[in-house]
Amino acid sequence: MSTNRRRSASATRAAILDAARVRFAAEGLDRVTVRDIAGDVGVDPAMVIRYFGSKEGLFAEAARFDLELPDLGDVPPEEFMDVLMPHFFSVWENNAGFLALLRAATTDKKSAAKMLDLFTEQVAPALAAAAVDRAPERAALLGSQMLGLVLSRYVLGVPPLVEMDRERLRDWIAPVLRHYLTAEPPSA
Amino acid sequence: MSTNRRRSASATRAAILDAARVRFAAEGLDRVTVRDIAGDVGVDPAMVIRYFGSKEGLFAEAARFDLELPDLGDVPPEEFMDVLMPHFFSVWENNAGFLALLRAATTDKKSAAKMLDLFTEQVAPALAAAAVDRAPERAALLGSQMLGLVLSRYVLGVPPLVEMDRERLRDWIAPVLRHYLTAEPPSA
DNA sequence: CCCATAAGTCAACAGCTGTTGACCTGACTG
DNA sequence: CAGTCAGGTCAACAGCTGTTGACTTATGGG
Repeated sequence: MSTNRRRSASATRAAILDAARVRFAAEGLDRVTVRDIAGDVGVDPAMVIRYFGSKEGLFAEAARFDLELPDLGDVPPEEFMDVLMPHFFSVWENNAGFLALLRAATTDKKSAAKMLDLFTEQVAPALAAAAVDRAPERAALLGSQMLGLVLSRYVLGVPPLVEMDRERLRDWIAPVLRHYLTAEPPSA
Repeated sequence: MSTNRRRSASATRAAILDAARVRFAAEGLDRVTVRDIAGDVGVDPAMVIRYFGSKEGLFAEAARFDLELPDLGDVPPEEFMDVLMPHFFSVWENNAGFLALLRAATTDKKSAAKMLDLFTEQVAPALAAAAVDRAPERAALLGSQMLGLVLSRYVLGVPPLVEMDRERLRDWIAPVLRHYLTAEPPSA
């Protein structure tokens, strides 16, 4: 029964950040209060401000993450999807920050801008090696399908998509991604 | 210069509803206040509550709409996309209610449920005539691409998608929709 | 053992929110 | 022309929000 009420500053900071990610991912930026997060950690709301400056600062940190997309330059084209799809699933299902950002991006301009950065600074370059030409256009189209899938499966919970297992989903989606990546673009 | 400050109740109600649709579509459910909407119409916030009961009631009405999807039973399969795509564009670009609902659906559970209803009660049945089998699964996949496109183009504003004209977008997307609608499903 | 200090609490603030009920007012009707 | 009543205003409420500064307490190093 040793009274372990005190912890190190960095541990508390990390606990707040974790709780924030979970909350923001599940309920969205506007519907989560500083008091909610502090409550989850068992700490006074003032600590949140102390460690992160503001709610906005906390969110910015909670929604920051790296897609760590593999370099497709080393991968033979016919294996692109075997590399890409598992990676996407892993990001969506293990990274609360991504869902948090997606939820916020529909109403918060800064989050929307951050989402765009993700595209132009991480997705587009990674796909540039795979796309035959017009990389930004192809990346945007591919991204739209990916975002729509995340939205439908993890945010809205569209039943057929929730029930479908990863393999079947991959088999449905992969030809589409291939299409966006390698198909001849529409005439002129 | 006759003082037309008074209008009919129904005219005021309609004006509030219009302003609400625009605001909700542009800023989302949580970031729009009753005072904002009332201000747009030039009316006291109390009127909003008088005519719609609550903010929630107003939103429910503002986000209610009909997709009016055509019956694909009469259309030969090779013309599906010629019928579907213009219809989708028309809904997205002339119907603020749809954007309002999409923005809200990422955080508001009732809105998410309403979005699901839209799928199961309007999209899936309309596509049932076009899909060879497994209509709900195919409709969900098709819907995910459509939602992703709306999100990317009209909400996030992904540059390549914003700049692309409707025809080119149709040419990119149509094969994908066809794939979801008619392709052999993944093995078992 | 003591005390400086890191870690945390507490109460309060100012602002905004949806919502309410009492009140006002202009126009039509008898 | 008086009075009714639909259409609209007004002030205020209670609750919640992010944020602040002053206070408290445990703990580890001298």
